[in-house]
Amino acid sequence: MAEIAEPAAEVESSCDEVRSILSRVGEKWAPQVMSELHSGPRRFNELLRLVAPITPRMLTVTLRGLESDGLITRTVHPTVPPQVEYGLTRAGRKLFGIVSAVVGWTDENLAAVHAARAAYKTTNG
Amino acid sequence: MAEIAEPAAEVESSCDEVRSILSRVGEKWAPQVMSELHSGPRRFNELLRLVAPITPRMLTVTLRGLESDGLITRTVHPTVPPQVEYGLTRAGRKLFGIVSAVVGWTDENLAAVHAARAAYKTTNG
DNA sequence: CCGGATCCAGATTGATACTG
DNA sequence: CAGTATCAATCTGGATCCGG
Repeated sequence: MAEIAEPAAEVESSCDEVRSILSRVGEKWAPQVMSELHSGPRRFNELLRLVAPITPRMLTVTLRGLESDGLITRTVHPTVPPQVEYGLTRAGRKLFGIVSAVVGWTDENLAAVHAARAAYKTTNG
Repeated sequence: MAEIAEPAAEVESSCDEVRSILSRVGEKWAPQVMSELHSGPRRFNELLRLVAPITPRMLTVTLRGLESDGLITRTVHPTVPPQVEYGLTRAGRKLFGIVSAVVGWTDENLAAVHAARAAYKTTNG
C-alpha cells in the first residue's frame, strides 16, 4: 500500500505523467464525481443529480477524461432505454484514497490557508 | 499523521477548498518548484535554473500562488543586491508528502494509465 | 537580482438547445 | 436515458520588454 510522506526523489522522472494525473483529479468536477462513484457504480443521470449543478456537457467531459486515464469504467447495457454505468477502477479507488489525504490535509490546515490568504491580501493587493 | 485510503465522507464540505489546493499543486510548475524547495530554501535565480525552462514570469506567478496558500515562505534579506529566499512551510512539506504519494501511484499505475489511454484512443478519437 | 507590465494564443468552463 | 452542438466568457501560460 502506498505510504505518504516519503521524501520523494523521483519527482523529475515521470514529472509530466504526475502532473497530468494531478491536473486530472484537479479538474473542476472530478473529485465530486470520483467521490460519488466511490460509493458504488452510478448511471449518467444519477451523477447529474448527485453532482449538481454540473451540466450534461461537463459531466460527459469529466467522465471521458477519467475514463481515458483508466480511473473509471464505462459499461453500456444494450437495453431499451439504454443504460450506461460508471464505476471506479482499482487504480481509481487507490487514487481517490490519495485525494482523500488531500481532503484531510485541507481540514487540518484550513485555518493556516485562510490566514495565509488574508495575510497575502494585506501585504499585497 | 494523515493516513491515506480513508473512505472519505466529507468531500462535499470543504469541497471548493480541496479543489483549490488540488488545482494549486496541479499548476504546471508547482510540483517541480515544491520538489526543489523540499531539498532546502532556494533563491529566485537558483529556482530559475533548477526548474528550467521556466520563465521568470511563471516562476513569480507560481511562487506567489504557493505563498498565498501558505505553502511556502518568502524571506527578503535587505541587502545590496537584494536577496529573496523561498522555503516550504510545515504545511507545505506535509502537502508535498501527499503529492509524493501521487508520484508513487503514478509509478505503480503508469502501465495501466498508458494502456487506458491507448484503448480510449482506439475506441474513440 | 528580482521581478512587474503588457499583450496574446489556446485551453477550460458554462448556458442553452437539440438528438438517437 | 444518455448524451451532442454551438456559442460565449473566463482562465492559463508564454513572449517580450521594462523597472527598482
